[in-house]
Amino acid sequence: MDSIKMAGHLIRRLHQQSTQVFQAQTQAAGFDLTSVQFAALDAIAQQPGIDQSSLAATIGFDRATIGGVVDRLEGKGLVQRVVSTEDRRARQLQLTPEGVQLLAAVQPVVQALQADILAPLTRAERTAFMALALKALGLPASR
Amino acid sequence: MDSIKMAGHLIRRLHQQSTQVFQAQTQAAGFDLTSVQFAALDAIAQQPGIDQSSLAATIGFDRATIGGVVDRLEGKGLVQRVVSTEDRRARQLQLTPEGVQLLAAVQPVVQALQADILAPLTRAERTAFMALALKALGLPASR
DNA sequence: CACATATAGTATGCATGCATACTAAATTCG
DNA sequence: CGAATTTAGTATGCATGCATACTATATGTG
Repeated sequence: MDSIKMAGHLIRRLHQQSTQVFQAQTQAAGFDLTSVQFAALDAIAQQPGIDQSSLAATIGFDRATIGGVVDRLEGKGLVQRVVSTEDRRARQLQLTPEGVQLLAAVQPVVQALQADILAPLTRAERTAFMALALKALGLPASR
Repeated sequence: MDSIKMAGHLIRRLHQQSTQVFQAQTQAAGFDLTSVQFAALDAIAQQPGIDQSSLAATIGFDRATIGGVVDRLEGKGLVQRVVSTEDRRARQLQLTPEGVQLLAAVQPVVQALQADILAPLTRAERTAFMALALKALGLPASR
Protein backbone atom coordinates (compact mmCIF):
# COMPACT_ATOMS: atom_id res chain seq x y z
CA MET A 1 0.00 0.00 0.00
CA ASP A 2 1.14 3.52 -0.72
CA SER A 3 2.25 5.27 2.40
CA ILE A 4 0.27 8.12 0.86
CA LYS A 5 -2.93 6.33 1.75
CA MET A 6 -2.03 5.29 5.27
CA ALA A 7 -3.90 6.66 8.26
CA GLY A 8 -0.80 8.20 9.79
CA HIS A 9 0.03 10.04 6.62
CA LEU A 10 -3.50 11.35 6.09
CA ILE A 11 -3.59 12.61 9.63
CA ARG A 12 -0.29 14.41 9.20
CA ARG A 13 -1.59 16.11 6.08
CA LEU A 14 -4.79 17.10 7.85
CA HIS A 15 -2.75 18.59 10.65
CA GLN A 16 -0.79 20.67 8.15
CA GLN A 17 -3.97 21.82 6.48
CA SER A 18 -5.45 22.70 9.84
CA THR A 19 -2.53 24.81 11.03
CA GLN A 20 -2.29 26.54 7.66
CA VAL A 21 -5.94 27.53 7.70
CA PHE A 22 -5.55 28.73 11.29
CA GLN A 23 -2.51 30.86 10.52
CA ALA A 24 -3.92 32.30 7.32
CA GLN A 25 -7.27 33.32 8.78
CA THR A 26 -6.09 34.60 12.14
CA GLN A 27 -3.32 36.60 10.46
CA ALA A 28 -5.79 37.99 7.93
CA ALA A 29 -7.86 39.12 10.92
CA GLY A 30 -4.81 40.89 12.33
CA PHE A 31 -3.74 38.46 15.06
CA ASP A 32 -0.31 36.99 15.69
CA LEU A 33 -1.03 33.74 17.52
CA THR A 34 -0.41 30.07 16.81
CA SER A 35 -3.15 27.48 17.22
CA VAL A 36 -1.27 26.06 20.17
CA GLN A 37 -1.07 29.45 21.84
CA PHE A 38 -4.78 29.91 21.26
CA ALA A 39 -5.55 26.54 22.83
CA ALA A 40 -3.46 27.45 25.86
CA LEU A 41 -5.10 30.88 26.24
CA ASP A 42 -8.53 29.33 25.95
CA ALA A 43 -7.76 26.64 28.53
CA ILE A 44 -6.36 29.18 30.99
CA ALA A 45 -9.44 31.36 30.55
CA GLN A 46 -11.64 28.39 31.38
CA GLN A 47 -9.62 27.36 34.42
CA PRO A 48 -7.99 30.46 35.85
CA GLY A 49 -5.14 29.69 38.22
CA ILE A 50 -4.43 26.35 36.56
CA ASP A 51 -0.83 25.16 36.90
CA GLN A 52 1.31 24.32 33.88
CA SER A 53 1.17 20.60 34.47
CA SER A 54 -2.63 20.51 34.52
CA LEU A 55 -2.72 22.79 31.51
CA ALA A 56 -0.45 20.40 29.64
CA ALA A 57 -2.75 17.50 30.53
CA THR A 58 -5.85 19.46 29.48
CA ILE A 59 -4.69 20.29 25.98
CA GLY A 60 -2.45 17.29 25.41
CA PHE A 61 1.08 18.63 25.62
CA ASP A 62 3.98 17.45 27.64
CA ARG A 63 5.50 19.60 30.34
CA ALA A 64 8.58 20.49 28.33
CA THR A 65 6.53 21.93 25.48
CA ILE A 66 4.08 23.89 27.61
CA GLY A 67 6.94 25.75 29.29
CA GLY A 68 7.99 27.32 26.00
CA VAL A 69 4.42 28.11 25.00
CA VAL A 70 3.76 29.88 28.31
CA ASP A 71 7.09 31.69 27.97
CA ARG A 72 5.95 33.18 24.69
CA LEU A 73 2.47 34.05 25.95
CA GLU A 74 4.06 35.74 28.94
CA GLY A 75 6.47 37.56 26.63
CA LYS A 76 3.49 38.91 24.68
CA GLY A 77 1.92 40.12 27.90
CA LEU A 78 -1.10 37.81 27.58
CA VAL A 79 -0.48 35.52 30.55
CA GLN A 80 0.80 35.92 34.09
CA ARG A 81 2.80 33.27 35.95
CA VAL A 82 2.53 33.32 39.74
CA VAL A 83 4.29 30.93 42.09
CA SER A 84 1.60 29.11 44.04
CA THR A 85 1.55 29.83 47.77
CA GLU A 86 0.30 26.33 48.46
CA ASP A 87 2.87 24.49 46.35
CA ARG A 88 5.98 26.51 45.66
CA ARG A 89 6.91 24.21 42.76
CA ALA A 90 3.77 25.15 40.84
CA ARG A 91 3.14 28.22 38.68
CA GLN A 92 -0.45 29.40 38.59
CA LEU A 93 -1.50 30.85 35.26
CA GLN A 94 -3.87 33.78 34.69
CA LEU A 95 -4.75 35.83 31.66
CA THR A 96 -3.76 39.48 31.83
CA PRO A 97 -6.38 42.06 30.85
CA GLU A 98 -4.67 42.13 27.43
CA GLY A 99 -4.99 38.35 27.26
CA VAL A 100 -8.69 38.49 28.11
CA GLN A 101 -9.26 41.12 25.46
CA LEU A 102 -7.30 39.32 22.76
CA LEU A 103 -8.98 36.01 23.47
CA ALA A 104 -12.42 37.57 23.22
CA ALA A 105 -11.47 39.18 19.93
CA VAL A 106 -9.94 36.11 18.34
CA GLN A 107 -12.45 33.53 19.53
CA PRO A 108 -15.11 34.26 16.88
CA VAL A 109 -12.45 34.13 14.18
CA VAL A 110 -11.23 30.73 15.37
CA GLN A 111 -14.79 29.53 15.73
CA ALA A 112 -15.51 30.52 12.14
CA LEU A 113 -12.44 28.92 10.60
CA GLN A 114 -13.16 25.44 12.00
CA ALA A 115 -15.44 24.60 9.09
CA ASP A 116 -12.81 25.78 6.60
CA ILE A 117 -10.32 23.25 7.98
CA LEU A 118 -12.60 20.55 6.59
CA ALA A 119 -13.88 22.67 3.72
CA PRO A 120 -14.38 19.91 1.12
CA LEU A 121 -16.71 18.08 3.50
CA THR A 122 -20.43 18.74 3.75
CA ARG A 123 -21.80 19.80 7.10
CA ALA A 124 -23.01 16.28 7.79
CA GLU A 125 -19.62 14.83 6.84
CA ARG A 126 -17.86 17.28 9.12
CA THR A 127 -20.08 16.19 11.99
CA ALA A 128 -19.37 12.54 11.20
CA PHE A 129 -15.65 13.23 10.97
CA MET A 130 -15.60 14.98 14.34
CA ALA A 131 -17.49 12.14 15.98
CA LEU A 132 -15.06 9.57 14.57
CA ALA A 133 -12.08 11.70 15.61
CA LEU A 134 -13.41 11.96 19.15
CA LYS A 135 -13.92 8.23 19.34
CA ALA A 136 -10.50 7.55 17.83
CA LEU A 137 -8.99 9.66 20.61
CA GLY A 138 -10.86 7.66 23.22
CA LEU A 139 -12.87 10.72 24.25
CA PRO A 140 -16.58 10.63 25.00
CA ALA A 141 -18.57 11.85 22.03
CA SER A 142 -20.52 14.38 24.07
CA ARG A 143 -17.73 16.25 25.78
CA MET B 1 -17.47 26.20 22.32
CA ASP B 2 -14.57 24.51 24.02
CA SER B 3 -11.45 24.68 21.97
CA ILE B 4 -11.16 21.06 23.08
CA LYS B 5 -13.95 20.14 20.72
CA MET B 6 -12.80 22.09 17.71
CA ALA B 7 -11.71 20.35 14.53
CA GLY B 8 -8.23 21.81 14.64
CA HIS B 9 -7.67 20.61 18.14
CA LEU B 10 -8.95 17.11 17.47
CA ILE B 11 -6.71 16.82 14.45
CA ARG B 12 -3.69 17.93 16.43
CA ARG B 13 -4.42 15.29 19.05
CA LEU B 14 -4.87 12.63 16.40
CA HIS B 15 -1.52 13.60 14.94
CA GLN B 16 0.13 13.18 18.32
CA GLN B 17 -1.52 9.81 18.80
CA SER B 18 -0.42 8.75 15.34
CA THR B 19 3.23 9.66 15.79
CA GLN B 20 3.32 8.09 19.23
CA VAL B 21 1.94 4.79 17.95
CA PHE B 22 4.42 4.90 15.07
CA GLN B 23 7.41 5.56 17.32
CA ALA B 24 6.40 3.00 19.92
CA GLN B 25 5.79 0.16 17.50
CA THR B 26 8.69 0.74 15.14
CA GLN B 27 11.07 1.11 18.08
CA ALA B 28 9.67 -2.04 19.66
CA ALA B 29 10.46 -3.78 16.37
CA GLY B 30 14.03 -2.51 16.59
CA PHE B 31 13.93 0.37 14.10
CA ASP B 32 15.09 3.95 14.58
CA LEU B 33 13.05 5.92 12.08
CA THR B 34 10.48 8.70 12.31
CA SER B 35 7.21 8.54 10.42
CA VAL B 36 8.41 11.37 8.22
CA GLN B 37 11.61 9.53 7.39
CA PHE B 38 9.60 6.44 6.55
CA ALA B 39 7.32 8.43 4.23
CA ALA B 40 10.36 9.85 2.47
CA LEU B 41 12.03 6.45 2.08
CA ASP B 42 8.83 4.95 0.74
CA ALA B 43 8.33 7.77 -1.77
CA ILE B 44 11.93 7.52 -3.00
CA ALA B 45 11.55 3.77 -3.42
CA GLN B 46 8.48 4.31 -5.55
CA GLN B 47 10.07 7.02 -7.69
CA PRO B 48 13.82 6.38 -7.80
CA GLY B 49 15.81 9.35 -8.98
CA ILE B 50 13.17 11.81 -7.78
CA ASP B 51 14.52 15.23 -6.90
CA GLN B 52 13.96 16.83 -3.52
CA SER B 53 11.44 19.32 -4.73
CA SER B 54 9.21 16.66 -6.28
CA LEU B 55 9.63 14.52 -3.19
CA ALA B 56 8.49 17.43 -1.06
CA ALA B 57 5.42 17.88 -3.26
CA THR B 58 4.65 14.15 -3.16
CA ILE B 59 4.54 13.81 0.59
CA GLY B 60 3.45 17.33 1.46
CA PHE B 61 6.52 19.00 2.89
CA ASP B 62 8.13 22.22 1.97
CA ARG B 63 11.61 22.35 0.50
CA ALA B 64 13.25 23.62 3.66
CA THR B 65 11.98 20.70 5.70
CA ILE B 66 12.82 18.00 3.16
CA GLY B 67 16.45 19.09 3.10
CA GLY B 68 16.91 18.21 6.75
CA VAL B 69 15.03 14.93 6.40
CA VAL B 70 17.22 13.84 3.49
CA ASP B 71 20.30 14.99 5.40
CA ARG B 72 19.44 12.58 8.19
CA LEU B 73 18.57 9.72 5.86
CA GLU B 74 21.85 10.25 4.06
CA GLY B 75 23.65 10.37 7.40
CA LYS B 76 22.15 6.98 8.26
CA GLY B 77 23.37 5.61 4.95
CA LEU B 78 19.86 4.91 3.66
CA VAL B 79 19.72 7.42 0.82
CA GLN B 80 22.13 8.71 -1.82
CA ARG B 81 22.09 12.26 -3.19
CA VAL B 82 23.44 12.70 -6.71
CA VAL B 83 23.65 15.99 -8.56
CA SER B 84 21.58 15.63 -11.71
CA THR B 85 23.54 15.81 -14.95
CA GLU B 86 20.56 17.40 -16.70
CA ASP B 87 19.92 20.08 -14.12
CA ARG B 88 22.85 20.82 -11.89
CA ARG B 89 20.59 22.51 -9.34
CA ALA B 90 18.71 19.27 -8.68
CA ARG B 91 19.68 16.37 -6.42
CA GLN B 92 18.44 12.98 -7.54
CA LEU B 93 17.59 10.66 -4.68
CA GLN B 94 18.12 6.90 -4.56
CA LEU B 95 17.90 4.34 -1.80
CA THR B 96 21.17 2.65 -0.92
CA PRO B 97 21.13 -1.15 -0.57
CA GLU B 98 20.85 -0.56 3.19
CA GLY B 99 17.88 1.71 2.54
CA VAL B 100 16.17 -0.90 0.38
CA GLN B 101 16.73 -3.56 3.02
CA LEU B 102 15.50 -1.40 5.90
CA LEU B 103 12.43 -0.26 4.01
CA ALA B 104 11.47 -3.84 3.19
CA ALA B 105 11.91 -4.82 6.82
CA VAL B 106 9.96 -1.93 8.32
CA GLN B 107 7.12 -1.81 5.80
CA PRO B 108 5.08 -4.68 7.30
CA VAL B 109 5.47 -3.16 10.75
CA VAL B 110 4.19 0.21 9.54
CA GLN B 111 1.41 -1.50 7.62
CA ALA B 112 0.33 -3.30 10.76
CA LEU B 113 0.35 -0.30 13.06
CA GLN B 114 -2.03 1.76 10.91
CA ALA B 115 -5.07 0.16 12.49
CA ASP B 116 -3.68 0.84 15.97
CA ILE B 117 -3.54 4.57 15.25
CA LEU B 118 -7.34 4.49 15.15
CA ALA B 119 -7.64 1.64 17.63
CA PRO B 120 -10.92 2.66 19.30
CA LEU B 121 -12.68 2.61 15.92
CA THR B 122 -14.23 -0.47 14.37
CA ARG B 123 -12.95 -1.57 11.00
CA ALA B 124 -15.94 0.04 9.28
CA GLU B 125 -15.41 3.27 11.18
CA ARG B 126 -11.74 3.33 10.24
CA THR B 127 -12.70 2.98 6.59
CA ALA B 128 -15.23 5.78 6.95
CA PHE B 129 -12.68 7.96 8.71
CA MET B 130 -10.08 7.43 5.99
CA ALA B 131 -12.59 8.25 3.26
CA LEU B 132 -13.58 11.48 5.04
CA ALA B 133 -9.94 12.38 5.63
CA LEU B 134 -9.14 11.88 1.93
CA LYS B 135 -12.06 14.04 0.93
CA ALA B 136 -11.15 16.69 3.49
CA LEU B 137 -7.70 16.86 1.92
CA GLY B 138 -9.21 17.31 -1.51
CA LEU B 139 -7.75 13.99 -2.69
CA PRO B 140 -9.65 11.49 -4.82
CA ALA B 141 -11.07 8.71 -2.68
CA SER B 142 -9.60 5.97 -4.82
CA ARG B 143 -5.98 6.98 -5.02
C1' DC C 1 23.74 37.40 -26.60
C1' DA C 2 21.96 40.15 -22.33
C1' DC C 3 18.83 40.57 -18.95
C1' DA C 4 14.78 39.43 -16.30
C1' DT C 5 12.51 35.74 -14.22
C1' DA C 6 11.86 31.26 -12.32
C1' DT C 7 13.46 27.20 -9.95
C1' DA C 8 16.45 23.76 -6.78
C1' DG C 9 18.54 23.66 -2.86
C1' DT C 10 20.54 25.65 1.39
C1' DA C 11 20.77 28.65 5.57
C1' DT C 12 18.60 30.89 9.36
C1' DG C 13 15.19 31.85 12.74
C1' DC C 14 11.01 30.75 15.17
C1' DA C 15 7.56 27.47 17.09
C1' DT C 16 6.00 23.13 18.23
C1' DG C 17 6.74 18.29 20.20
C1' DC C 18 9.15 14.58 22.62
C1' DA C 19 12.93 12.34 25.50
C1' DT C 20 16.09 12.80 29.04
C1' DA C 21 18.23 14.78 32.83
C1' DC C 22 18.29 18.11 36.38
C1' DT C 23 16.71 21.18 40.53
C1' DA C 24 13.51 22.30 43.97
C1' DA C 25 9.74 21.18 46.64
C1' DA C 26 6.19 18.05 48.44
C1' DT C 27 4.77 13.54 50.00
C1' DT C 28 5.23 8.88 51.73
C1' DC C 29 6.84 5.58 54.69
C1' DG C 30 9.83 3.19 57.92
C1' DC D 1 11.92 12.76 62.26
C1' DG D 2 14.62 11.34 58.05
C1' DA D 3 15.33 8.97 53.81
C1' DA D 4 13.17 7.47 49.56
C1' DT D 5 9.98 8.64 46.19
C1' DT D 6 7.13 11.62 43.55
C1' DT D 7 6.01 15.83 41.33
C1' DA D 8 6.45 20.85 39.05
C1' DG D 9 9.09 23.14 36.28
C1' DT D 10 13.31 24.01 33.58
C1' DA D 11 17.26 22.93 30.43
C1' DT D 12 19.11 20.55 26.55
C1' DG D 13 19.14 18.05 22.33
C1' DC D 14 16.91 16.19 18.33
C1' DA D 15 13.29 16.25 14.68
C1' DT D 16 9.69 18.23 12.24
C1' DG D 17 7.43 22.35 9.87
C1' DC D 18 7.09 27.01 7.98
C1' DA D 19 8.76 31.74 6.42
C1' DT D 20 12.26 34.33 4.52
C1' DA D 21 16.40 35.22 2.29
C1' DC D 22 20.27 33.67 -0.26
C1' DT D 23 23.23 31.19 -4.04
C1' DA D 24 23.54 28.69 -8.19
C1' DT D 25 21.51 27.31 -12.23
C1' DA D 26 18.06 27.25 -15.92
C1' DT D 27 14.76 29.44 -18.90
C1' DG D 28 12.37 32.95 -21.45
C1' DT D 29 12.34 37.23 -24.01
C1' DG D 30 13.86 41.14 -26.54
